[in-house]
Amino acid sequence: MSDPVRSSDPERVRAPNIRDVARVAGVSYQTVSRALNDSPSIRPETLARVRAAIDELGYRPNQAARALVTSRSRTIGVLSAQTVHYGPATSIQAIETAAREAGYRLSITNISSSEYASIKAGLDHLMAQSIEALIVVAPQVRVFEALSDLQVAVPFVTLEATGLNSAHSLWVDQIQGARLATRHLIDLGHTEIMHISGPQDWIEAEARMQGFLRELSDADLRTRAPILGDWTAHFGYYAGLELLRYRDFTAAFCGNDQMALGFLHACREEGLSVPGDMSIVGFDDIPEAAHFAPPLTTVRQNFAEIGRRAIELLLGELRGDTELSHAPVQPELIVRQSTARLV
Amino acid sequence: MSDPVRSSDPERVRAPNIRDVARVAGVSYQTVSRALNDSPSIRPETLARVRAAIDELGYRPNQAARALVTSRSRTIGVLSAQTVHYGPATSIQAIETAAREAGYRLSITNISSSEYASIKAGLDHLMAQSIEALIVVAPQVRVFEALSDLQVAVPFVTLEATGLNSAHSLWVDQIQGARLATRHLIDLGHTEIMHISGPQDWIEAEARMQGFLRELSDADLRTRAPILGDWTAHFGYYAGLELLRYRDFTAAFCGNDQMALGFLHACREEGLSVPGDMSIVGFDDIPEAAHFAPPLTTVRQNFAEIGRRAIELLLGELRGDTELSHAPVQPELIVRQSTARLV
DNA sequence: CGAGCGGATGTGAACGTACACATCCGAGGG
DNA sequence: CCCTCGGATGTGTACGTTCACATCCGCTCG
Repeated sequence: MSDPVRSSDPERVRAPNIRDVARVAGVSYQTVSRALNDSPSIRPETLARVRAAIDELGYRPNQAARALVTSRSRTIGVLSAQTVHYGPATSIQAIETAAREAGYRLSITNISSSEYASIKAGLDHLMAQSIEALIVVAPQVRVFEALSDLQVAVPFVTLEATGLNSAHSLWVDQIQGARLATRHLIDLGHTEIMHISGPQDWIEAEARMQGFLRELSDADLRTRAPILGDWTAHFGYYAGLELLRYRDFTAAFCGNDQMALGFLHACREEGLSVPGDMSIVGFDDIPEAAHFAPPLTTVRQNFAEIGRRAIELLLGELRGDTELSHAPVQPELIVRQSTARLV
Repeated sequence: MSDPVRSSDPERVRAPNIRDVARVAGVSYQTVSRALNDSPSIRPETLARVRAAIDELGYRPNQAARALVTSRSRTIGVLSAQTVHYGPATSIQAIETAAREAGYRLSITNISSSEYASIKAGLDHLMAQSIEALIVVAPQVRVFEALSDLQVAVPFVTLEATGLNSAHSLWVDQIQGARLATRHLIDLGHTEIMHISGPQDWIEAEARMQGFLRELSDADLRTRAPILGDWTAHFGYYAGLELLRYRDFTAAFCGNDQMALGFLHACREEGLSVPGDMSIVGFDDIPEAAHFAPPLTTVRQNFAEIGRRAIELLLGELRGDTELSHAPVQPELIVRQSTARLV
């Protein structure tokens, strides 16, 4: 009955506005506005009166009105795929925290598939909210087409690099990470190394594969066609069962930790000892990786760091700052017990 | 130079508004408004002209102006913890999709700790955006205090039940799930069963523990004090190492799959065979659980279903529908290879 | 002692839309 | 043949805020 929101009688209780506050504080509405935007030219005494009135009424500034008059939505859009995965989820969490601290809202949109239509729909939904900036998490190749087709006119950053778009990218150096992983296996004496990759329309998958291939070719080792997976443990498992029918390799570099987990499972079922008979390296260092059987050697990415820096970069750009660092974040090889010297 | 957003000259290119569209279409702005809100009383021919003008100008309705005049933000708030985890992340993804399809935006806020201040800050941030409804994902006990303290005056749903708030809850029956898991172990002949629980200020952890204790007491088995963990694989591992110093139990029910993974790791290190020497049950059925060593027996929850239903429920409430189902979603026991009959 | 100045505060307008109401027009009925 | 009616369209206004400018006051300086 005293519910101010759901009551529907004509005498509906209106939320207090700036003029109500002004009346209570005995000042003009403009003074209240100044108090809200901490203008320098307001007497401390007046400020205190306004603050008291705000508390008394439980006043909250109306963000829609603000956005309308300033034409600034204070919203940052996030276009993401696979938010369920550890990496994107961690980055998004860091993005959210950083954005909130800076007084920005976040609007997150998931794309269900990597098809152009799906990407475009997601982007449309975000643009309709007049976002001030855009972050693309875990981008697919086609995202870039959509970005230029739709003439996205706001500053944006993708959390992966294509090389083509380095001015808009911020990334963990995936190629370097893949090289670290591959070199680790080579250093252990492995020469026949398999790569189970992520889907090829994912930029990260592509980069990891490239790093893998380059390192092999630098070491003059035979390269074999990578298997194209879908990031899931299930895929790693079934691919492993299939691959292990021909035991013509002694090490595998998996595109992420989940696929490595599945592959580990396949090895176990086929009676292969890891790392005795087979060395395995993953990618991401999800928190669970340290507890796999055996604990997984993998490449750690600092997802949170990337998220924070994305916001930093965009806010800088909105402020007009220039020359902010796009330097890639370096990944780190974490050696555990799933890799061993080839005997 | 032709960038309509970042240009800062006085002749700044303004985004087209409803009046611009009206002028091009040769109608009044109100007619454009009608076209946008598909009013019945507009001639098809006129509608077509307006549509053409909209396309020509690349017009997009200004949501801030709409929100201001209708005093409807079309935003649903999500308060969440642990968005990085599979369960909450899956629910949120489903929520986002359902909300978008219904024309709503989502505003997600993470709380970093379960302290009251943190919860209140998150809730404040959401309320400041004049959200129309609220979903609390993975709620802590203190959320309810905050909800009533802040007099949250919008429809809300928590994705877990306390029993106290069933009118605002939508949940997987955690107690039932925990009973299923515990009964499974009892049926296998185990009588000394350990429980590694989640943090006690989490409603889900509390519910799972209750289910565990009730099932034990129904079977007239000795209950032992559960270990209070933090959901992580690390905790499961270290707790396992500690607990296994006294091998006075033959089965463990872990509060989630991650802790089960860590416990599995500890068993392996202590030379215990699972399920030979120790049976283990997890909770959640994360996609990786099927590939643990051994594949984990666990309780599956339909996180996506819960997310979808949350939106359905709230939109119904906003529409004024009544009597929508709050019936709990039933969890399902998935028996894999981490449990066996006690010999 | 008055002009000028600057800090504090007030007034008018604008942002882009939807709602309430007014107007217009042609068709149909008395 | 005029009146009425209803569908289609137009006009005024309000939503809550900020920006640009106006005003007021007391003080300093020449």
